[in-house]
Amino acid sequence: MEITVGRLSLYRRILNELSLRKIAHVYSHNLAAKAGITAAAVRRDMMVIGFSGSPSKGYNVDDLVRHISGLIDHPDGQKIALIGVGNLGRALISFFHGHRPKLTIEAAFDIDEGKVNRVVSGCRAYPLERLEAIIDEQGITAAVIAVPAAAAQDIARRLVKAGVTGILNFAPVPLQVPPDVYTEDIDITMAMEKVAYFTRQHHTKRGEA
Amino acid sequence: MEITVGRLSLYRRILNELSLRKIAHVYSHNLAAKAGITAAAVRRDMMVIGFSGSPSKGYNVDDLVRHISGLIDHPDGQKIALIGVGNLGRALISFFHGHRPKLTIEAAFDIDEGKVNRVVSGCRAYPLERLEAIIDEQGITAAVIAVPAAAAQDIARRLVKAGVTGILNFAPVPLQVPPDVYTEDIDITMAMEKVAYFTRQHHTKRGEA
DNA sequence: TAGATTGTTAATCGATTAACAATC
DNA sequence: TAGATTGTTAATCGATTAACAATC
Repeated sequence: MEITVGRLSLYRRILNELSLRKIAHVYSHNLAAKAGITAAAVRRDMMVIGFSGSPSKGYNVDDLVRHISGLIDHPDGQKIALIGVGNLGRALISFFHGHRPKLTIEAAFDIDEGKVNRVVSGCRAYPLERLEAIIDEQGITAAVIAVPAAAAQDIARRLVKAGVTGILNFAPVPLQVPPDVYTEDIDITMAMEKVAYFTRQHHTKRGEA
Repeated sequence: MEITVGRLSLYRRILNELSLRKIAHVYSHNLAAKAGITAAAVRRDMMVIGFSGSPSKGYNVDDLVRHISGLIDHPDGQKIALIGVGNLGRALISFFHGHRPKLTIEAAFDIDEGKVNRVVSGCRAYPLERLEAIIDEQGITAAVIAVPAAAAQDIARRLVKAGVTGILNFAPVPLQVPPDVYTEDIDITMAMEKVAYFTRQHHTKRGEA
């Protein structure tokens, strides 16, 4: 199940798009082509999540969306804190605003006085001192780190201490966190350097998220 | 070699940090701990790239930085175009500005008149119509897509037609490109949904870039 | 020398793919 | 029915890890 979660998120997005276009059913090879993987992998994922299709019609789009949502969305929704209200932080806030109802950036934090105590795309920005208090008050369990590299590790430490158990890290440093805290690193420099390298090789391999 | 490129980029960043701290040598297990992998994997990577250490001192930090740079940097530098000068685009421009001398965002493009014909963190922003002309003039080979999902596929098509062979895609849609074009997707929604999911499981697995 | 680390092969692990009987 | 697709097992593939002789 672990490895599948990322793909489920991708499937759901593709399926939502199909649903909007009033497409009721999809075959494994259709979904595979759109997701950039093989039909066998799609069928295996369906098996893993216990979802069945029909050999004549394929998979029901809306049912599958609901099935995936039941697995990956928290029924009551989850609140996220964002640390660092720079360009990247603001991009993330506006990107998530109204995007995934079950997953909301509930509070943003910054060390810069000029960026706080106001509302950015529907999200309240607070001074960094209030991090622990607001995480606790609001019952926030996950956080996004969008601060400079030098500040990231200390923010991570504070987040973990305040009870956060999942971190999405955009700072270009691998975070040191206890083993029970899940971290996902989005390393933009690495991604860019990979692209630069493979641009020079005429390579065929497609990247993944 | 393919899989290693991402890790080489990470190693180099860690090594640069060590170099600044005047640390001349590093053992595989030191580097492994900082990179979040095993010592065996580090030694294997060193073998793959043909770099030797000494059993008494470990690997020479500065030599290794140079060795990695020789492999992954283009000797003459590479120019990158960025499409979409929103919050995310601006974050990327300022992040890369002066960051990697061999890898520069040379030109930015946007459809919005208000965002173009000016300089953002040292990068000139042009109207989208001039995309093909400037890619050609400047000899740009790679591009970053930071536009809304709906516009991404058409931008990708134009980039490929203009001769770009590597794309870093931040739009939440898998791009359809010819097999000789390398694409790397950074899927923020997927990453966030993974974090949200694994935050609920008390899972130990650490994510990767 | 004794002790630790490197370099490298072999074993392990896990994910992806191929194949095909069951199904519509 | 004939034809295509699903569901699932077995085979393949590739990357990671363990192990250990060679080395400093």
